[in-house]
Amino acid sequence: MTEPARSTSTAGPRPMNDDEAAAWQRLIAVVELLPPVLDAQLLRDAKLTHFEYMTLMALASAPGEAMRMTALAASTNATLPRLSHVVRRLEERGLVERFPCPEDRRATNARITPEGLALLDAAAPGHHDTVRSTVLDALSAEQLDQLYAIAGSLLERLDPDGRLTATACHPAKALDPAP
Amino acid sequence: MTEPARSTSTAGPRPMNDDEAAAWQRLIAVVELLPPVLDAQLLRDAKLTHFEYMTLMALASAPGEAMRMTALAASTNATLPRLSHVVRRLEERGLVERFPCPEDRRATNARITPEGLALLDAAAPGHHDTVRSTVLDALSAEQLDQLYAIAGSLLERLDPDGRLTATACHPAKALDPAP
DNA sequence: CGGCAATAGTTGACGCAACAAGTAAATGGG
DNA sequence: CCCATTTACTTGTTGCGTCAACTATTGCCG
Repeated sequence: MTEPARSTSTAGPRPMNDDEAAAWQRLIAVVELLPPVLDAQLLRDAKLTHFEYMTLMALASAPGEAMRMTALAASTNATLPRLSHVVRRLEERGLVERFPCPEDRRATNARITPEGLALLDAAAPGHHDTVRSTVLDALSAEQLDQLYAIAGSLLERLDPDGRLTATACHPAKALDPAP
Repeated sequence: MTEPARSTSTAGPRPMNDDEAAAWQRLIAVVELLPPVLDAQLLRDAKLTHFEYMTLMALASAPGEAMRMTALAASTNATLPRLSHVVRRLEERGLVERFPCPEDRRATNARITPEGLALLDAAAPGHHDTVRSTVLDALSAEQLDQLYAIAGSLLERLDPDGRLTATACHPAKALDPAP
């Protein structure tokens, strides 16, 4: 019996039991392995990283197909410097364009171009195929619901403001089934 | 094109229904948000990335507290060049040491030093605390089981050889099913 | 036993993300 | 109305991971 030193100092709770350690280990493995799979397919087929794909998707689904840099950064979980570099590279490829925000001259708007939309259309089927074959097809309908709930619980802590989950679908309503 | 055309892979199986899209979106959010949280805590408290932490943990739990580079790379999901760089940096900090493998003079063994073990001991409580507060405490016992099963299903596709999940727990049983 | 392919690992160059500092415009207080 | 502060974004530097190339050793096959 390892006596958990739940003394006064760091309040360190026991070093995980077997169930917890096993689930944690698997979660870490998924978190390490999934992004490279997504990047590899998108880079191969559309010369886009998954982050660039998400950025273009966010723009494509925005009203006017344009967003302010800060809003785009929030919805893609990027720092502003990171987004600035990414958008510059996308602009150099003609996939987005930047123009000053008329209402606030400090701000910059990014808009997806027809070429960007075309690339997105071309990339979407292959990406969906990858998502299906690596994730969705591996889960039962029940597990899909469970995953939704589990990830929701985790995001309450990882993303309390719901920046990542809210904007991409509906601007206003988030999670509450409130009337 | 490289896809074995067992189904109409280019014909794009429907673009995900709402349930699938919602679960996928949340999974992506977790996958994006979790690693930075782990890295931030470990970098702050032990000047270690989460990958370096896993590397040291793998060594600490290996017989003789040493492993060959290739085996270590497999169990941490690293390419050999990446691991080589990481181990060099850890060696410069005195946390591991490298020595030639006596049996195969091409090979290099990495061993964790007492300093490395001490750092691991010092870092573990804080790390466990982070894992608890960001993940484990957010889930019910039932959800933990579900997560274990879901991640297991995904890993069958992401990691068919079980490289990431196998070694850390059971040292021996890798290739041979019982005689 | 000579030679050629395969294996194990290291090294250097390039790309991307994080951090820090800088610019420019909007706010706010005296 | 002016100057300080905050906000919005860009730019340069550093560090890490990947890719490609290289060295060294082993194993194989005639």
